[in-house]
Amino acid sequence: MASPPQTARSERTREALRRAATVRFLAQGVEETSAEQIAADAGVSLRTFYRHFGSKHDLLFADYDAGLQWFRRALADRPPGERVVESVQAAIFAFPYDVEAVTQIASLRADELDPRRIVRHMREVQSDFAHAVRDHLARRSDDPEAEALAITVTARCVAAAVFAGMEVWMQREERSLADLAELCRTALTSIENGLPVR
Amino acid sequence: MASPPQTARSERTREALRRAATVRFLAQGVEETSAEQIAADAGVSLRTFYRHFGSKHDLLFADYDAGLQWFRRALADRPPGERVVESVQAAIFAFPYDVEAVTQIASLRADELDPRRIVRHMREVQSDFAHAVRDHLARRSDDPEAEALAITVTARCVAAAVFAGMEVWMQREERSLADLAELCRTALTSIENGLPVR
DNA sequence: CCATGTTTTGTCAATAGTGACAGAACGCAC
DNA sequence: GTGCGTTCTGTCACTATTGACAAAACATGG
Repeated sequence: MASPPQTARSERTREALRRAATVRFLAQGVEETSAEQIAADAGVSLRTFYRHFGSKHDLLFADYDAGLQWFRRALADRPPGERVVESVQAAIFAFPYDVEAVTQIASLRADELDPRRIVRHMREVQSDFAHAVRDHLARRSDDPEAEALAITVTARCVAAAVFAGMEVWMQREERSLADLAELCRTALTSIENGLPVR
Repeated sequence: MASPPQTARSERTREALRRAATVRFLAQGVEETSAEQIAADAGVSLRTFYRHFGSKHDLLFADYDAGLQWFRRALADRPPGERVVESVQAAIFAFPYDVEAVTQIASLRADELDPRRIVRHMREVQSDFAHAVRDHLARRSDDPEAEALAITVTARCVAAAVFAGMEVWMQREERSLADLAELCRTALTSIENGLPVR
């Protein structure tokens, strides 16, 4: 239901909602902000809010979604013969991280965010990520139909590896971006030639 | 919030809810049945309904959850030295499928179930599945702490492979249980020694 | 400017899902 | 059986989400 921007008008509405949400989230916390407040601040009806963002949390993670698009393009731009693992790694690490935003989100998460919702959203992100990789592989395959299983398996495993890295990172006491990168890199390369644990 | 059965009393309530839900789902369809109706039929309040089943759809997939417990036990019972892929495969295929129930669900799904909710639930199931495998691997590891990444990566990839098999199966015209088994088996063995697509 | 088809919003009315708090039911020691 | 701590339920109130339908805002050819 979270439709992509169609007209300039709707893009203005989305922007207004994003702004309003950011202000509220930072000022009073995510769970303490109601969708209704955001809609009111943005000067639109609650229903319109939900037309643009499937849920309150979609809005919180709006950047992730934008990032996904970026990721898809980055993947498409990788050289033809390159190994998937390489391509994915390159695409991830070339991402123009807004360190400040990441930090902000990380700190929010610790305190006031319902863990269940985060977990649910991370699963969704992983799923989208896997789809992106799958499409990338399919685009390069001579016969995507015939290779459907191999492609799907590979895509999902690549995504699984990256998010496994994240999971391990999240459970650590100290969490530096460098560590996260290292974990994801290790996870990815470790599956290319077989499962790390047999 | 979907707490496990604690007392005989609560188990009776759960059972009543399950029965009521099954009747309604079959009679008038899933999306056309409200949580309130189910609660009323079972003679409990709506709130109690949500205490036992996190959502209306958890109830629909209650069997899957029971299956997960079964799966965990089956994994634990596998011989110590066995390769993960073997153990998981054995555990999956030893499962006492209620073919009739599976068929019933499959037919429901096709028609009256909101695809988004199914997808969301499948993601959750995959996540639980991965956790089960992770715990299994951790139990067998000499030093789970040190191997955290390898274990997490492996567990998630194993789950990814199985569900990749399901995904491909779902997209087929003809869907036989034998095909599903074959796809999952192929998917699993294909990742043990490296990604099927590099 | 006007008529008309499309896109975006708003309104209305339900259902879904949760937190907080109080009462009821249960299990157990005495 | 009584007292008491634990578990399960009901009630209340509120936020989250969505479907259906109508009004408003836009874009466009004439």
